Amino acid sequence: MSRALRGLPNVSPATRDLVMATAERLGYVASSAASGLATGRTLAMGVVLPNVSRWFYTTVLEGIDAELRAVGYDTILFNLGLKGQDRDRVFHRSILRKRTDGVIALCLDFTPEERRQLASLGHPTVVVGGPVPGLRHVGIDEFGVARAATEHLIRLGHRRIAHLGGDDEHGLNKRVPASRRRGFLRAMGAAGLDVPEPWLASGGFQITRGRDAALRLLQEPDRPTAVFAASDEMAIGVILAARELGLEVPRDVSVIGIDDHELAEVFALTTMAQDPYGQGRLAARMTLDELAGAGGRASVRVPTTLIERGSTAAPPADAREA
Amino acid sequence: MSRALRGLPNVSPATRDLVMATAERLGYVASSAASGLATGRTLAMGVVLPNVSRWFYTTVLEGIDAELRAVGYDTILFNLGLKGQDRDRVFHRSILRKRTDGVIALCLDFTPEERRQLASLGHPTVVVGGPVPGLRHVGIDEFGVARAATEHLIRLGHRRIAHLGGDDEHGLNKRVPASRRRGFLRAMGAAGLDVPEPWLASGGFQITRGRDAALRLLQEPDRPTAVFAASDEMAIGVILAARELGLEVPRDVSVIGIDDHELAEVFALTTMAQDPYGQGRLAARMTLDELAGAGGRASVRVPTTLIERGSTAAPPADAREA
DNA sequence: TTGAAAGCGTTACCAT
DNA sequence: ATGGTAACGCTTTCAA
Repeated sequence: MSRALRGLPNVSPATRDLVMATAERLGYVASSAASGLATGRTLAMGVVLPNVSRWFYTTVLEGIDAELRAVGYDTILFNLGLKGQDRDRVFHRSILRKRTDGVIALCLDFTPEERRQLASLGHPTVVVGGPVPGLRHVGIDEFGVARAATEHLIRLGHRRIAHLGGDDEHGLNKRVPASRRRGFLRAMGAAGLDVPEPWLASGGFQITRGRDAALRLLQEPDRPTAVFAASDEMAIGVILAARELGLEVPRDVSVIGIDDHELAEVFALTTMAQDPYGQGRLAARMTLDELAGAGGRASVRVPTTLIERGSTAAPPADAREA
Repeated sequence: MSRALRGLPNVSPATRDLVMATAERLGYVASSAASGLATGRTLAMGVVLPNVSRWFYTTVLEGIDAELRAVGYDTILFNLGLKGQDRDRVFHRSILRKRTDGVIALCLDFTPEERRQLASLGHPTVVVGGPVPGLRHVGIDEFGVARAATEHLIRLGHRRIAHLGGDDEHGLNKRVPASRRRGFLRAMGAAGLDVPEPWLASGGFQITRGRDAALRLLQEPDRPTAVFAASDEMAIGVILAARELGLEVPRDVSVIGIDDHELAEVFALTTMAQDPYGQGRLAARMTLDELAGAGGRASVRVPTTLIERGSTAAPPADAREA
């Protein structure tokens, strides 16, 4: 009997024990489809993301899943795929099929149509890492974190600073790379520093592409003395490129990133730490709370901290005159 | 009407169009719980894995999901969690709840009890990356790939070779690191080469831990001239450690790994390539095929290839005499 | 405290 | 080609 298994009241201890024991012996476990139909609760949450290959997404995912798992919720992956070809089909066939009680979306940009569809589902939706109009959101101050990183370099005495940013990838939230670039430019502008056009490079948030871009940047005769990369992965790419060119970090070039990636310590990378795992947990908690009727908490902006390791220092004396 | 929406025969074109149009206008999408109840098909597959943080798992997952997505299947994450505390609960509450039509398990070791439970579910189960008795399996020849990697080093003239392997992590498939170690030892033995005890180090399949272990290994006065790491991540850790110690790869020390990790190229890492993405796709396909009644195909052993990049070379002349 | 019955939203089968 | 209806396996409500 259902009441006994689920620990509801009004069941005698004897009956409960009997039922439990029998269920155990038979290996009985309630079917989720049937109970979902009856209760309207699936005990599953959907996570919409562009891929499970990049550190940020998997780390957030790990946080979401940990929080959900702890309360008996399952995580369903709505991977839109890198090329985004299946995007429509994923939306219709999966997300809208009421397979989940709520949705957490990572760094995505939704079309008005998609937003309408999500809303029509009428279940809690939270966005992580890049605000979407009309949806609750947990993330960092993208503009501020970039400005702070840049100011750190300026404070050290750098004047020739390049920025390695992300691309506008189709379907991904364009606000993130854009806000970081604006934060960088604002800090530079406030310090009266110029940024030559080629010093606004882009590295797609990846180590390899960051390295490629840095290889170009650091081979110029008048190379920058510091690089602000919009993610640690790209910053690591810069460090790798510098080494390949025989440059020493931070003696010849300073590098700062954003994230506090798991490899940041190995590379002694100075970075603006954010906490994607925690953001994932928080987003899951917000979704669960809203589901429990706790009236949607507002969006949350989580803090970032400067972690100084060994990749930033004052520029070489000769560069300081320049 | 259900028939029209699903494109079944015996529906007039006119009726179909009408139904489709109306559904579209109302934003109607069939509920998965109800249709799952009625058909016994959930159109979802479960993926059991230890975490979504390591490259191998996420790459396999990406492959699985791509294949499933293409046929309208959803992927449900059964993340056992690094510490494995929720393992039992995940098993009971999620996997056994008949939320999926099949299960794909990654690199896990199952207790006899867990295997019994999986079997009792009576739905297709495929294992990737480490055989489990009684379950169909896709993976590489773990023993052979390690032997081949080691033989490559021996062929180059190395005689002092260390092995950086994985740990026995609780709940993870112990056969993988064990087979690779045996493959290494077999190759060494066949060449009449000795392996001092401390040269069988362990780096937990991670860059950082691989680096730590290599730091110890390469600081010995009589250090090895080559290291065979059981994964590219650890091999990259070795390269990083070597650089920190002022050693040049491959001049001072050769390094070979297993995987063909996305960073292998950046580090010019010679490696035994496997294809986790392809393995994921294949595992998904096998599960789908079995579901379609195609009578479980047998286990599949996928090939590996030696990719020579720049991290292996003949040992220095003075070492060759030793 | 327990048993019985209705209903959840589909699909599949059987009439029509 | 179409409409009606039982059945899927659970939860919930109501009666006993």
